[in-house]
Amino acid sequence: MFNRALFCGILPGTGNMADTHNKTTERSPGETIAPRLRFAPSPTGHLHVGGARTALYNWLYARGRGGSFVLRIEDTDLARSTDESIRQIISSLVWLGLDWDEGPGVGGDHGPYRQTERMHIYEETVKALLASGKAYRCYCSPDELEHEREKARAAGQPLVYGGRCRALSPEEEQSLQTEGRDAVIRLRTPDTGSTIVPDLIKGDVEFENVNIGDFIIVRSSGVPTYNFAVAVDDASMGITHVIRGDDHLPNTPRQLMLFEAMGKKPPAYGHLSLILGPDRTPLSKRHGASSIEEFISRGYVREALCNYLALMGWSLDGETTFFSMDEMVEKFSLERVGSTAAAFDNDKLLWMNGHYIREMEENELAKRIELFLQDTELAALHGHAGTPTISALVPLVQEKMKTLADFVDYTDFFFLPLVFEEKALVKLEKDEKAAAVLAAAQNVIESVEPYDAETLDAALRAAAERMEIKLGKFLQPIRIAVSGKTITPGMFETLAMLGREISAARLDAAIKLLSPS
RNA sequence: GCCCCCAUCGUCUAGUGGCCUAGGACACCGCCCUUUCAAGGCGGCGGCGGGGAUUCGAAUUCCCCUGGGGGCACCA
Repeated sequence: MFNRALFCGILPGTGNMADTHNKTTERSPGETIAPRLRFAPSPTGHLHVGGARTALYNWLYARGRGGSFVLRIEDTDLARSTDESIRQIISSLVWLGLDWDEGPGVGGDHGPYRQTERMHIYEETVKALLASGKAYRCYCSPDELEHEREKARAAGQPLVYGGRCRALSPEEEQSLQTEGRDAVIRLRTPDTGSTIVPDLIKGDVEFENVNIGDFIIVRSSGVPTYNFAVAVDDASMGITHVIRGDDHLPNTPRQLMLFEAMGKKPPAYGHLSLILGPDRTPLSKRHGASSIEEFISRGYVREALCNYLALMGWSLDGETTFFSMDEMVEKFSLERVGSTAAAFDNDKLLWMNGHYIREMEENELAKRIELFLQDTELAALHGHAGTPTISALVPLVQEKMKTLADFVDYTDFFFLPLVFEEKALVKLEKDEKAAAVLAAAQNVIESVEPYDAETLDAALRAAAERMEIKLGKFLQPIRIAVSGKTITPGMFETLAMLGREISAARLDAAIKLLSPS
């Protein structure tokens, strides 16, 4: 596990690194403790691929080492957080198969798991920090702060708080208060030296303390800021490993300072490089699907998404491509996580999705399709009024499908009125032999006995041979006539599934369509 | 402006000083198979950002540059 020595002496001379009071992190020499990981999304939108990958890595690490996976909702941004987001994030996590041991819906010993419900814990910590002088009230207005930043920018200085309110006398505080000024609470941080973040993925990263400054831990509204809430929660929840996005790396020294001030041992950190769009610019809406919900609605399966996401930054050996969830759990390690930002490649995901669909048990695939079609108009049509069921159709299209949505494109003509695709119609009309082929096919279909794929196969092949037309060319007009498309499942299976009556009727309609009248 | 991270085929990556004339996968291009489309098989195209330094030897170590990304909020 992680090296305790790494965490000592981060802020020389600013107090002891006291042991945490949490039982789960106490251990005797040589004994390893069960890791506690967490995923802590802020509910300000959907779960995106980046967040999903972060959640996955935390989950894999916890599951692979007999640890716990905690879900915590970071909703201290009151203006942007919504319950709807929480609902969506949770449903995406459930869909991905990333279950949590503690958190919303399941409870746990370290709750509550929503930061807005943990205010009393933050208040208590602030009180202690204030009492010990490790934190202080600051009365500077946002305007004053902004001017300060502008000046610093002009002077080429780091944009940090100058410390005006750092050493206010009780009288000065009193007078600022009577002036009606609001106060925020800042952490007193070292002016000199540096803070080293021992990162499991990037190695030691050093930050000069002068570039950090006394940062705000409690807003004038009394709501704690992100950095503060995170540190308090990670400490009180006994989190041992924090795996999160690269964007948090500059926050980490601040959180380390907070742990120091609280006298708690910080977790080990691992920062993942961000996922970029296909053009290597930051992933955004204009890149198409980026939320898990979108991938679900486009017919992706969880196995493919998890597998693909796992490989966005992690590899076992550079050769192995497919991993079941169990294999990922078994093989995943932070040592094998790379530090280069990965660009999202839709083609590869699509290919992988097709792979998992092909590998799936027919019954399972049928279930997935059913679920996917839920609440669509098509759902009601399957298996009714003589139309084939999803399970009956699966064997015909499984090999071709790349997404669950493809099922619809390949099979809708089985239960919807025939509609010709423009391209197909043109092709049919341009084929001089189409009329003759259709007539021959009509003959076969009406007479063949029994009416099944195998018999149709033999009979149609024979007909093609008689007419001296290559099978592929012979079948194409028939394909278009019965499906309206140029691409369908195997022709014999399709005709069999469609039934003699409908096949004959559609052939008939096509023949009439072609005959000059 | 200041701070930090990153840098191997178009993309995801393997590679931790000689096993590298740099390996695999997606995509792309051929060919094969074939009932259309897929799938599958075989083959091909294609890369260590640039410059120094260390070394007998560098994709691998160090420095500089360049490029990309992140952060510097009473956002998370």
